[in-house]
Amino acid sequence: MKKTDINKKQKREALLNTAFELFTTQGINKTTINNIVDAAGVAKGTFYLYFKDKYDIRNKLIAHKASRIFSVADAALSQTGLTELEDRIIFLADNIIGQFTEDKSLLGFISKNLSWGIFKNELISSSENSDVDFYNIYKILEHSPRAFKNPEILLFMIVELVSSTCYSSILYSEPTDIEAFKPYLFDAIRELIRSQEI
Amino acid sequence: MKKTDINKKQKREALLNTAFELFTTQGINKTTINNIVDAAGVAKGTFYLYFKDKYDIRNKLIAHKASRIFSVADAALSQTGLTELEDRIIFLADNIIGQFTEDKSLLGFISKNLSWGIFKNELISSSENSDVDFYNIYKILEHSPRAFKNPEILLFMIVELVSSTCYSSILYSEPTDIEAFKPYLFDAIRELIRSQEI
Amino acid sequence: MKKTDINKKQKREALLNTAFELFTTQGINKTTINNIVDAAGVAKGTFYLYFKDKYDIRNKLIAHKASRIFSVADAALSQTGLTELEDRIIFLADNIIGQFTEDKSLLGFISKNLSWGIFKNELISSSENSDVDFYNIYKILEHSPRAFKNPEILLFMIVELVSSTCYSSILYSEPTDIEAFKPYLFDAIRELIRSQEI
Amino acid sequence: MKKTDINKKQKREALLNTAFELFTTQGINKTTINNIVDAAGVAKGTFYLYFKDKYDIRNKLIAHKASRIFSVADAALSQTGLTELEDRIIFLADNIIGQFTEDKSLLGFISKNLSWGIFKNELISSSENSDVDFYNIYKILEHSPRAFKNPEILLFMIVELVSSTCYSSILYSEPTDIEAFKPYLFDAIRELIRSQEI
DNA sequence: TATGAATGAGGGTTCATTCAT
DNA sequence: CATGAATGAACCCTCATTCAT
Repeated sequence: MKKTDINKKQKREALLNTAFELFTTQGINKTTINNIVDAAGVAKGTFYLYFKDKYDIRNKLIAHKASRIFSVADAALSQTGLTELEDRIIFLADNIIGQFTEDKSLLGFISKNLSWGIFKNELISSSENSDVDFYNIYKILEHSPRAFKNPEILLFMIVELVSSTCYSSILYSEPTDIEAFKPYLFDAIRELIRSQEI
Repeated sequence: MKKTDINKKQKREALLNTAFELFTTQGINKTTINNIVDAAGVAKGTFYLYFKDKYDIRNKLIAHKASRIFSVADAALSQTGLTELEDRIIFLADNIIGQFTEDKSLLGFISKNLSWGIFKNELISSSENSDVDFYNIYKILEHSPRAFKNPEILLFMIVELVSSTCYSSILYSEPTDIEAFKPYLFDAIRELIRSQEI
Repeated sequence: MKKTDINKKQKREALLNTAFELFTTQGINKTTINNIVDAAGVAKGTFYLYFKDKYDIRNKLIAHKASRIFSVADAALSQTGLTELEDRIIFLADNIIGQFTEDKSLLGFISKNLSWGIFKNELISSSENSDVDFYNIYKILEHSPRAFKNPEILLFMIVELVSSTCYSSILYSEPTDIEAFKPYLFDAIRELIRSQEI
Repeated sequence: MKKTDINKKQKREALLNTAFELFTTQGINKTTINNIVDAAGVAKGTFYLYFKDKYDIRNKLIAHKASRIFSVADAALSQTGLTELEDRIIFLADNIIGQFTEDKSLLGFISKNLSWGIFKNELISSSENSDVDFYNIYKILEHSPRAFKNPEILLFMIVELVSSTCYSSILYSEPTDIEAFKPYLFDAIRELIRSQEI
């Protein structure tokens, strides 16, 4: 790779990191392009060489951060010897919850954006995009020996239930803090899975 | 009531309606105070007689619209002869889903705002605020002859599951349209309730 | 006086007092008509029944406050048995300085407005305006047995020297506090008077 | 210097000149940023690249204009062979009065702002700020062979007497025009100096 | 590629003034 | 006389975007 190419990558990287930092600390609406380029130490015009506008960089950040989370969770799963479907799914949920608990600003940022829309998009584009490991997760359900009425809907409900409840529980401890909530949630997930089994 | 008071109420009403219309069609960020007052046919300064800023009117709209939805659902429930807990909860969910299906812009607006934060707040303040009927819903669980490990957490999970999945299903038919999704959802709710029963 | 007339006078009085309070605490520029009427407890429109605008009420306040100061000083002078011209003038200066030291906000308000312009205006209109006692002060010079090249210019220089230096000394203790400054000032005044004697 | 830097300097200069023109003709309160940028032929946002707000540009103008006046007077003094203290001070006063008489709008602008506060500030910062020549004036008193009770207070009284009386005399010919007033003023200054001599 | 000065539309907000009650 | 809701022009300021360098 040429020296200029390395430089380019660094600039882009700096903008992404700075934008994430600012988005999570002061919110997207209150973050200006000025803030981003100042903190990143590049000129204003440079921003527009890499991103269309503020929402472009936000979307790229969400996709990037979300896929990293799944990637990490999936890598951890493969280290375990878990074979049981329910155990595997709950391990993933627990791992992802753990990541969000560690980094609450990340949760606030992708918050409810990590819903089915993005999930599905990434799942579809996973073949072309080496970043993403959603597909592995999807395969867990499909390749399980157990049969489900509709694996996609089951996955959908689990993802939505987990992301939606954890948002409230981790960030605001409502209706209870995440550690107290986990047993209820994991019970519910197991029950959900069984309810959809044929 | 004096004539001027009626006039005031009308102005406020006009601003609320117009703001809702604009928020739901072009989003809050892209809606300006100018847009609102122009469409409402009042002077710019008049806006500030009734609301502090754009976010003040938004919050008042969310609370108002959300409480109406529960109110309608609760009224419909009392018309039925349903006694079984699961049936009553599913009736409420179905009714609310119906309202959102009828008025998708409303769903987009209060969207994921209708989550536990507001739900809980309203529930707490319901005694002083005649607008709100959340409390009735909460009582359904508490006064049921069946006993649950933690009624609040159970309600929390149901509300989050319903609001989160329906958002995607109604607005984007993802992963499937709402009518096809309902049976899965209602099954899941019944299972959730049972899983939390002592 | 009729009851309504008393009420009118009270409203006007309330507006004047409130305006003075606000002008001296937050400055004229930052004081709004709204502030004034709110604090005075009258309706907005009422302000315009008594004053043309913010600057009208300010001018009326300056004239009123300034004439009171001279009036007080002159009354105090007549209580003394002082006959010597220099003593009488310095007594007046001292008394006025004392009043300003007691009420610094008053000094800040009429501040450098208490200059020759207003002084002269009031002096001229003193015959028709029972409020004002400038004329008495002027007479001190004219009716003194000593003769001066130009009594008006002498008075002018004294007034300007006193008002200008005391502003700085009382409010900011620059270049020194008022008590330390007084001896220098009074010396200077005596010298000034002598220098203008024929 | 780069071309863009020259351009920047020109823009700043244009804004300062335009602002001064407008401040002196219509007053600061009635001058808007819009007025300034329109007259200067730059965009509104450009103003904020160079100045924080209206009061920032005003302060910069006062300091700049005031220091120029002293600078000019001091330069003229050094051209004369005057050695006598009183002569030197009166030369300075006369020169400054001359400048204000030539440019009455300038007097109206810095008007009574040219009082001890700014005078002292500038005097203190004169060592670091090559713009200002107040210090030279101060040295005149300190390095004179004659001794004074308190040179600073003496200077203070002279500055206040001159600035305060000339304001009225030059701008309003009150109580008389400046030419007629000068002899009285200069007499008074000489007497003031002598009165403070030990 | 990278810069950053310049732009100017349009944002939110204020507030003196009016006028129907 | 007194009110205060309504007005809307004008304010200050921001900031995404452009473009000459």
